[in-house]
Amino acid sequence: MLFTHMVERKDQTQLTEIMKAASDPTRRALLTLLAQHGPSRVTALATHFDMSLNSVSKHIKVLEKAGLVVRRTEWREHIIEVQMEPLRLIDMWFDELRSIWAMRLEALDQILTMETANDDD
Amino acid sequence: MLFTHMVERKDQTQLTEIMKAASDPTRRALLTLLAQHGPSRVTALATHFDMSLNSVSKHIKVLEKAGLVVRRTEWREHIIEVQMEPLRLIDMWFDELRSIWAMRLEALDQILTMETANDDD
DNA sequence: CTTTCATTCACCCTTTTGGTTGACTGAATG
DNA sequence: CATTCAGTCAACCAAAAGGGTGAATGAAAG
Repeated sequence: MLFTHMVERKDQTQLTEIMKAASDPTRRALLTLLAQHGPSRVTALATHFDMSLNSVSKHIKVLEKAGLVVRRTEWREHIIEVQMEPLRLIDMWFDELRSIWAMRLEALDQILTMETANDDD
Repeated sequence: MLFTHMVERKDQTQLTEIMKAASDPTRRALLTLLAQHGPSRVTALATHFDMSLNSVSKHIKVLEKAGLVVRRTEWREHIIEVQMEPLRLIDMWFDELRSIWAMRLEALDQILTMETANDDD
């Protein structure tokens, strides 16, 4: 809690990759589908979208590189499974931002209180 | 908790905008600066980056459109202030995803238990 | 009244992104 | 052995993103 850099500089690249991956609506829909239906084949996922299998395949690769899904290749079939862990990194970044913000407000409050005390002299 | 669509379809566009805005490292750095130092002028923010004032200005506009900062224009000076609320929408989406995922696992568990019961017959 | 200052606006350029189509692979099936 | 099927790879394209520069604006200060 006291560290101002809980989310390390080296994590920033990864964080960017995860957030970029999750910021696309199609990819978020993919994650939702996977959460709902469990591990699924690429083709099965693709049926839900009004776009070519190829495009869906590319979206999956983006999610995979970000660690948001893993792939288990069972011969010609590729089984895709959602991974929740990477989202923690985003959560952590938010928490850090909010805590920095809260700390500043507390410090500000402290100063104001001191000034008020001064006024009493 | 029971609604499968706590984050409404109409929110998806907004969610995308917020996540896209927050997925850029420069913009995240801006948010951190604002959380640390409080409301700041555009020029003051720009000094922290190795890029033109114009580019920083553009990044700020992206954050502003996403609602992650607000601008108070005091004549030639524009005071930028961070807004934490929009992050809640991302939190909510994550929560929803995780709950969908958990629900599927629970249901799966239920089925497995029933099958085990069947085996006992 | 010219200069300065803080910032945006309007273009321009390059890279990335999201999508397409067409060919390739390699097991399984007729 | 030809075909189908699941999926990727490669090339291509349009649009968006991220960066830069050079005006323009408009109050304040000399």
